[in-house]
Amino acid sequence: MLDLNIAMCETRGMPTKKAKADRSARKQARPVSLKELATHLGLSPTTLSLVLNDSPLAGSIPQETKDRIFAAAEGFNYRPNFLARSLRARRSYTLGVLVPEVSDGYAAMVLSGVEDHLMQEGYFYILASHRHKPELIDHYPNLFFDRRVEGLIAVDTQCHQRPPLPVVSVSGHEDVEGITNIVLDHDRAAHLALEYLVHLGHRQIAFIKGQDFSSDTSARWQSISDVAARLGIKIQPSLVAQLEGDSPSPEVGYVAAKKLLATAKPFTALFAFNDISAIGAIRAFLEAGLHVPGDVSVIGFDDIHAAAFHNPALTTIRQPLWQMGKLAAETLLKRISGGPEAEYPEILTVEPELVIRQSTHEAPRAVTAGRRARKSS
Amino acid sequence: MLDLNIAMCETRGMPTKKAKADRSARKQARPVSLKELATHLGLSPTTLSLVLNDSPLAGSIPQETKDRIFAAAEGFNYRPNFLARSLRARRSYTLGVLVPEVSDGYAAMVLSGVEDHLMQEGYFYILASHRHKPELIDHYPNLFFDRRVEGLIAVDTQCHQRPPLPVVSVSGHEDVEGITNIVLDHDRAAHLALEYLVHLGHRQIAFIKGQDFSSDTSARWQSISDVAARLGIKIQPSLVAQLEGDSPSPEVGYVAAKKLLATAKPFTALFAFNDISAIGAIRAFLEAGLHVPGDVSVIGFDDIHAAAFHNPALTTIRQPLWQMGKLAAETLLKRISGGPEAEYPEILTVEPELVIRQSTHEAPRAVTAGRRARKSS
DNA sequence: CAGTCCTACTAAATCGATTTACTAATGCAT
DNA sequence: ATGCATTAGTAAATCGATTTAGTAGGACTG
Repeated sequence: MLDLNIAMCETRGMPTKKAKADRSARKQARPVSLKELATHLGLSPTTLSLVLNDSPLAGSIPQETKDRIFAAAEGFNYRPNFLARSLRARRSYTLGVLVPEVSDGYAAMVLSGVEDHLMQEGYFYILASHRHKPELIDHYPNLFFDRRVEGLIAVDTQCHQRPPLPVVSVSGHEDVEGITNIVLDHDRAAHLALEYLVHLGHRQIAFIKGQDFSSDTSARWQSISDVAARLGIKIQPSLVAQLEGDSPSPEVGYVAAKKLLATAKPFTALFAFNDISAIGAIRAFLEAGLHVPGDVSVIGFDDIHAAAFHNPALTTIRQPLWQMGKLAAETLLKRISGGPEAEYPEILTVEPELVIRQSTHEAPRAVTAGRRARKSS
Repeated sequence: MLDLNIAMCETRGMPTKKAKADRSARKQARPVSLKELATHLGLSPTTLSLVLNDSPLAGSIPQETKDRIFAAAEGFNYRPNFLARSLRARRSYTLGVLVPEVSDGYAAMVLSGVEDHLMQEGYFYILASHRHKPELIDHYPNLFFDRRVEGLIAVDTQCHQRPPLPVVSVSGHEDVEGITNIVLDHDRAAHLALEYLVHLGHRQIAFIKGQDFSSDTSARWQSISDVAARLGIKIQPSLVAQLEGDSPSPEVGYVAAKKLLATAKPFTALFAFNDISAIGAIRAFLEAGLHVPGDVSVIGFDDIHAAAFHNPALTTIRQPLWQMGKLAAETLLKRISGGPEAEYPEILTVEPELVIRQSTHEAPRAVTAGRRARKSS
């Protein structure tokens, strides 16, 4: 056990004071409708709509009337009902976003990029986390469709069926018609990491693969295998561990690293599936009496906020997550405005970057992780 | 500079292949309406609506007709248009959630709790991050209202005006009519942390306050001051630093800790505003040649995922963030279903918990942070 | 055999805005 | 005095579902 202080947090909901809602202040709760405003002005809703939307058909309306309308709209704080508008225009200006989990750092970064772009364009999104449950992965898109989203962004989530709407998938990897995939250049990522490790003198390299449900897992592993072969590195099957379980905490990496240590095969470096698992692995190494990077070098993946400030600061392959989110939003809006017949890109590739910090070092001469681990256990 | 590898990530959007949308497959894009279904069955939309919604008024409809309707709905994959329904029923089953920033770990945890409860109840939410910009804090709620959200959850965000809708604020602290505040018991939190430090023998305790925009800052500081007085601890003004800037990274804590070290006042412990800043502070201490917890003990706040896996593992005051999110959602839905006249709690308090890990230790006898820092600088 | 009840439905209004297709009144030219 | 254009608007349909207030026709009752 890593943390013995796991206890239930007592959530005591004790209403300290009660407040009686004030009827008169509440009265104005319901906003005015166009019709009400029109009646008040002695005009028809049509006229108001034309003027307020600055339609070319309002050309014949004299400025004086327009001013009256604007003044009244202002005065009554008129705000058009978005639902009514959406229904009529068949445009919801809303997207659905499906993520495995909000609180894991990865999805949040992507979301941040998505949001920044959508806000600019007057779009909102509704968000759902499926937590890797297949029934939710199937169910949520339907709920999104019911709410008339105009498109879907799927983050690290596999969609199998051809969707009835434009879909952009971030790290999706499945070749489904109608879906644009935004993916990292995994070959380049593997190359950056492995070449750097080799350059530091590492030959016995251990790996932590992602969970099977993570859509990056197989593509990234394929790239690693290819690049390793090209660089003349042998991947020892016993030095490959896999993340298990869907916790978004470093614990899964800790467990995987323990397994690697247990095989007693020596290694001088670890390439982890992501920063979170790298952090867990470092914990496992420290507990085994191994120094990072003195005895084992560790490279993470993603470059989440925590990576730079971990101790030791994590060397990692940065994914431009924010940009991937933004690109996803841009691409999806472009597809939406293009209409269903429009052409769309099937794959958009973004480039990784090697960020060298303190968790990697030249390979030690003699002492390797496996041997030390055996000694200390 | 902490991390020299800050470089722009090149986002190369290169469409590798283009796909021509398939017209025939797209045809069925628009879903059937109730009216179309009714025409197809030779019945009126009314009848279908009654039957499909299992209205008591459908009592007189023979089972055979009902079955025909159900079969057709199934066959044509009929799904009622949520917008139309919302417009008519004046219910959107949607909330607005306003957070400072999705990607900081704190908001994401709260969101996770919010979402878990909302999904159960058939609600969705739209999300906006204001990034502490006052104009956005004022603007986004209006956009939410336009979209007819039924209520608002504000996370770590001050609302000043009386809202026209039920609002639940997580760590809001402002006493505004119409808003339910969900707050941590900060007195208890301060007590847990300070008593523990005193128990370990610490007397010279440094503090990092939160940014002024963070709504927890003043309440928490007030509690710390009160509890310190009660415990007979003198808070040295020169041992109080404040976070500055709105970056969600540990950097702000690093800067604050540097300032503390620069004052050359000795201290043996630090109580940081949150885990993120504690992690930054630890980095500053390490760089100054101070050992954590040997020379300085550090207590964080929140217990984000990263806390347990930092090196050293962070002792912290856990906020039940997930529960706070869930409680916010529960409370808001309760208020919504109660109607505008209903009573509602003004404050709900949740309890913190001290999580002891490796970043705290008994106070050193002679060497204190300030002195060592002076020496090493 | 008129009145009432029941069955199996339906017409029309509604939610709130947009949009198409008008109209009534005036001015101007012929 | 008639025709035509322009001005200043409005009525009604529409988006898609829900809901209120019916109705047509048959069975049953007194």
